Amino acid sequence: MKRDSRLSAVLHALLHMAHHKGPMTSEALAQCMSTNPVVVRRTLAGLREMGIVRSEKGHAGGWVLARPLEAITLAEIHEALGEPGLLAMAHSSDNPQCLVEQAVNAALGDAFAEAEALLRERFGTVTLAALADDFSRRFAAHGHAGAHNGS
Amino acid sequence: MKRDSRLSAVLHALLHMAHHKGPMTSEALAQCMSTNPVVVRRTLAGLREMGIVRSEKGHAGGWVLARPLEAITLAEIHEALGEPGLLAMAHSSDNPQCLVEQAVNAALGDAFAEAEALLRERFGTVTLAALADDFSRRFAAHGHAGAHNGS
DNA sequence: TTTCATGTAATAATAGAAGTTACATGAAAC
DNA sequence: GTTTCATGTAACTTCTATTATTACATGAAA
Repeated sequence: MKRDSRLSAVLHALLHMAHHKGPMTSEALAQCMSTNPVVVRRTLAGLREMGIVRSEKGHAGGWVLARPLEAITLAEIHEALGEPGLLAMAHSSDNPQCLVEQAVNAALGDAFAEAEALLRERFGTVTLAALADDFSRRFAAHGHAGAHNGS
Repeated sequence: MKRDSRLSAVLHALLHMAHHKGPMTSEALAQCMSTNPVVVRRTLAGLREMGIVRSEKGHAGGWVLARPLEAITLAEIHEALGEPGLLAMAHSSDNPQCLVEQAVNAALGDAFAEAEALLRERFGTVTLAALADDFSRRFAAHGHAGAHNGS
């Protein structure tokens, strides 16, 4: 099962923006996330709609954070990505007539709902500021040279 | 992100086996799970290696449960399927040199690890017998006619 | 010895995400 | 104003992982 890496990719991009004076182009962000500028624009479009980032066209254009780091939670970012399912397994089928299926769904559904709720709760409490602080700590601990290789 | 439905499909198949006198063929199970006999054999091969089911060749051959329902947990079934990842999102990247990435991984990793632990714990306590009981209750509540449509 | 069922390798089809191309839009620089 | 730079977005291609299918070997019972 292939896992969705958009959330961590976006976090990566947002932290770069936070540490960057002035707008960053899709091109530059694409290099950070080792992907393609169009993909970056597509992904960040969702965040823009939620007022997390802003974009400007033309000369000196690009992407900037639209709010302070303290005011951005993982939950919002997840929502901006279209709330992709958090769990890798299907737990509700499209065949509710079958009682066997119903029993299976009920049993799995409870466990899955709990796990999802836990993740949502965590996502709601973690802000980008917390991530940035963590980064600063690591940066201080390991020294500055070669600490970031552009990925 | 496409979700893995093998777990619920297998549970569906095992409950059918439990309610069936004598072995069930891959063909019959494939119809239940609306898939293909070879896929059924491939999937159940893992369960057979763990002693959850047995298979017999030739006339009157097919698949039977190798243990009582009380002695089969969701955790074992999950393991028999190769322990597919439970979460849909990637939380640890293959680029640990980047400190930004590290901070992101650390933040997400904690939340994800907790959710996974919760699911594993639940999987360990739910037996097939519990699922079968739930099915019986539904069956009794809705009456027998047309209760199961072969899916 | 025929029939039925599994065991398994090899290949094809599918679906979903990601990447790419192409061009329109708009803002600043010259 | 027109050139340059950057985003906005649609259309299309590639990539990749899963699932489905085909083909044939193995083994057990009728």
